[in-house]
Amino acid sequence: MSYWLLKSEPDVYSFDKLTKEGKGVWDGVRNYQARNNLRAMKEGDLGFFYHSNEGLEIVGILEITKEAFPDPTFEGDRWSAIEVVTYKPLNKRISLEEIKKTKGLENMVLVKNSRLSVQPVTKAEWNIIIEMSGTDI
DNA sequence: GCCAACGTTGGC
DNA sequence: GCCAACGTTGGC
Repeated sequence: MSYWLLKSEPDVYSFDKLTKEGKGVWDGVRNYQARNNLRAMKEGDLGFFYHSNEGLEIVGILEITKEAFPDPTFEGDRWSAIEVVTYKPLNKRISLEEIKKTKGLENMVLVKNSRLSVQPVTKAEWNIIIEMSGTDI
């Protein structure tokens, strides 16, 4: 079981939208590092849904329901997509600002490499954020 | 809206 | 295969 963090601009695709639609295809990733992370995901893995540009906070949890397949928005198999569903929203959203201030989270990829749109989260980081957010898994 | 950080492209 | 030029992302 691995943990992830996926970023989206809420203008383009928000956690609310995913929740309304039930499930979503995470496509359009055009970065190799991010793609490799998509390909490493297993069905049943959980990920944080982070709003970039606006909000700058983790808003909820999603679950990977289908492992990597060729990105339908691209001809060929160079890029990959996955399928996700809303797992549950966080009771309390966790902002980037808080993350930067929290011991144990200062080395998160989100902080160290803010441009990577699909990134791994360690179990320790995951647990801290879940705890802070007061969310029951 | 600016700009730093990073990735990609293409000429040599 | 190097690296300058350019494009994109995302925090501020």
